[in-house]
Amino acid sequence: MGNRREFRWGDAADEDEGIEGVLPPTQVIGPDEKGVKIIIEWRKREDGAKVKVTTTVRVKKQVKKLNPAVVRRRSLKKFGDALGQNASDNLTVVSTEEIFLERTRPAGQQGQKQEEKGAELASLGNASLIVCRTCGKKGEHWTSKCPFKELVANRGFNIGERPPGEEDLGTASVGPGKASYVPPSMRGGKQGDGESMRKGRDDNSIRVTNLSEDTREQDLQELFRPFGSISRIYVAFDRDTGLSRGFAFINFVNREDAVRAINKLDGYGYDNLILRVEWATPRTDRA
DNA sequence: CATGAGCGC
Repeated sequence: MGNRREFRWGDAADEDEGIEGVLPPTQVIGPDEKGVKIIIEWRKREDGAKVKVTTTVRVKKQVKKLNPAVVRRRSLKKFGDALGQNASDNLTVVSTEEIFLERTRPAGQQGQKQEEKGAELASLGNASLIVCRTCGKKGEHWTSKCPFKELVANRGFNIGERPPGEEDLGTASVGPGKASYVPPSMRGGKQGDGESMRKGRDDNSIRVTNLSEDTREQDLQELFRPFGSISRIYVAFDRDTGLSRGFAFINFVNREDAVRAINKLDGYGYDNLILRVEWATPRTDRA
C-alpha cells in the first residue's frame, strides 16, 4: 500500500509513553503584523532530558485581509479541551452526547434487521466502521476515546480486549465472514471452572430501585452498558397510569459485570435521587 | 415504598 511512514491508528494506541513521557505542547505565537512568528517547542534529547527550543521566524506578509472578528477571536484565551492546543492541532472534538432512537419493535425481533444492516455495511466495504469496545457504540469514537473509560477502569479485563461473551444480540460483529452466533448457554467464556455456572441458573438479574418517574429503558441502557453486555432491561410501568413504578431490572450476560455494576452504582446519585442497585430475587424463587 | 410479561404450535 503506502510507501513509507504511513500513519496508523494502532501506532497511536501502542505508543504507551505514559504521563511522564508527554512533553508540553508546541506553542506558536504570532505571526504579528510584521510577520514575526515565535515557535516554542519541547524536545526530548538522547539522554532523556527535556529541552525547550524557541524559534523565531519571519513569515510572508499577510496578503489576505482577515475578517476582523476572526482576528479578535484569535487573541482570546483558550479554555476547556482547547487548552494547550494551537491552530495546527485538530480542534474538532468527538461529541460524547448519546442519542438513542426509539425502538419500533420488541427486542426479540431485532435479529433479522440487524443482519440486514450488517450486510449493508459489509457491501459498503465497511470503510468507516468504528466500534468502541468499551461501550459498544458504533461510529462514534475509538475505544481509547470512550467517555466511559474512567467509569469502567476496574473491570476484570483490559480495555481494548474483547470482554468475554461480548458477541451477543446487537453487538454481533458485522465484519466480512466474522458473524458467529454464540448461544446464550455458551456465552460467558470459561465454562467448566464452576465460577460462571455456580448457583444454578440465574439470569444475572439486578434490581434498580429509587428511579425517578421519567427514567426510561434508554437511560438505564446508557447507565449500565459500560459494565458489560446487557441482555434485557425492564422498567416497571404501571399498566393503568403508564407511569414508572420507580424500579427496573437489568440482566447482564456476565455475572461479573453485574457484580461491578452493583458495586459501582448502588448509592449512585442519579436524577437527584440515590439509586439502589442490588441483586434481584429471581421470579422463579418467589411463590 | 417497590421484585417484570406472557403461556402461542
